[in-house]
Order: sequence, then C-alpha cells, then structure tokens
Amino acid sequence: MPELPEVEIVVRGLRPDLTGRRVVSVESTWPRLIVDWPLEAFAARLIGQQIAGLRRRGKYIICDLSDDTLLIHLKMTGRLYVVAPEESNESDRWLRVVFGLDDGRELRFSDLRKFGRVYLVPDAGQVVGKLGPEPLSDEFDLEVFCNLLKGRQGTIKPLLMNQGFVAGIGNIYADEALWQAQIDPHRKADTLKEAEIARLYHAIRSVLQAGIYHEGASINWYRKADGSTGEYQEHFNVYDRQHEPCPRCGTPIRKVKLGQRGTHYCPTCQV
DNA sequence: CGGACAACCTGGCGGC
DNA sequence: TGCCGCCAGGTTGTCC
Repeated sequence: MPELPEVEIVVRGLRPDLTGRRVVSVESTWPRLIVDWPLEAFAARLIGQQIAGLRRRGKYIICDLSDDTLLIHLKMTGRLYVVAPEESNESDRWLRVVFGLDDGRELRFSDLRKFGRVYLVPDAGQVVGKLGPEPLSDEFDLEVFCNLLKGRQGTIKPLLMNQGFVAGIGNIYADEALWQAQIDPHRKADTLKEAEIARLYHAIRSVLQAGIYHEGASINWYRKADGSTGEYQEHFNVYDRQHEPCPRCGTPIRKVKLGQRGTHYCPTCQV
C-alpha cells in the first residue's frame, strides 16, 4: 500500500502524539509480525523506553527510542494510529499489535493481510541500511540519478520500484512518474537518453511531492494517522485509469503486466 | 545482474 | 444468490 508519500503523511501525523512518550505495555494477537523476537522478550525489551523522535526512511517508519530503534513497515494494508483505549476505530477489526503509552493512550498497528513487519534493533541501519537514496533529499540530484542508472540493463519500471535503487517508489508512483516523463515502462534503463533521464528525475520528485501535498493516495486500505483518507487518487493520470483517455493525448490508457505488477501507461505518448 | 515465480495473507469484485 | 478465480499500494527467497 503505502509508498513514500503515504508513509511520510503517517509519520507527520503521529509525530506529535508519540514524541516524548514512553512505552508501558505491548500486546499482540499476531506476533509473527514482530521480526526475530518472541513476543515476551520483545515486550520486555521495549517497555520503559522513551520515544525520542519519529522519522521515515523509504517506506519504513522509524521510531528512535532511548536505547533501541523500533521500525515498522506497513506493506500493503498496515495502518498505524494513536487513540484512547476505550475508543474504537474502523481498523480495529484487523488489530495485530497494541503499544500502551504513558499518557494513557495506545499506538495501534492493524493489518488486514498480515504482511506488515515490526523490527526492534539497536541500530536502524540493520533494517534500512541497503536502501537506495531518498528521492526527495538534497543529495539525490540529477548527477546521482545518472550515475545510479549507469550499467543498469533492466526494465525501467521494475528498477524504479527496486528499493535498493531508489527508496520509497512503489507501483502507483512508478506509473505516474513514467507517464509524466513520457517514458514507456518497458524501456531498458540503459537506453534512456540524457534528456529522458532528466525528465524522469524531475518526474519522480514531482509525483512524490504531489502525493505528499495531497496527503497520500487512498485506493482501498491506506488511511492517514487520524483515520481519514488522502486524495492523491483524485489526481492519478494513469494509475487505475485503464480505458480512460490519456490526459495528454486522449489515447485510452493501457494496462499490462510488467515484472509481475499491473502497469498503466499511454501507448501513444510514452515512448 | 536480471527475470520469473512462489510465499506470506485477507477481502473485494467480476464473471458465470 | 453462490461459487470461483483473479486482483490488490510490498518484499524476500529460490531457481535459472
């Protein structure tokens, strides 16, 4: 589900509620989501630690604690929200982990498909160390992007979604970026010309920023930290718009399978 | 390095 | 209405 913009919005929404809080309890009805820890040991290690801050790296939510680091990946259907214990939420039906906080509220992790993951490690690098650059950071400039592409012979769309290449781009934003850059998703990375690489670089940053501006895309499962939906889905140009006219040239948008993923593009103006 | 595929899970939807 | 197959915003491991 959530790609970089959605995770960024969740982090921004949770930050005021979590910063400075201390974990006082941990419960889980599906402890398999917790990586490499039996539930009892996980809880024992976590309880008492204070949340110093909240940040994002790629699609990971990173909670810096007084001693360790807690990382959460929402995968396809994960949701994270803070509520009072007596308060019910539409997502509670798929509640998997509940973290009690010292202000009496709860951080709840719900996940219909149970793909989500929770990590507790001394150093965040153990989990996010192999991710590619943050596409919205200052370090990610056009030259860096050009160098990353050098020697890459794979198909451009799956490459964009490779988290070790660039962090945070998923299926929606890959399709939208390629549409904006007018590049056919089937193209091999090493056939892109200089002007096309520049267009793609700017398109990646532009669609991710637009996603954040519109507070994420809510197709089915994504919710902001307060439970409301984002609205970037109202601004899709190709994603989930098969058979509709391309906003640029009017040709019906085509949907194909590429790298095992549904891929939406305009067969006329993406070349 | 790259591509194909299975696994991990549940639920919604279209087709018959 | 009911059942079946397919699809879904992600990642990882295996095999070729």
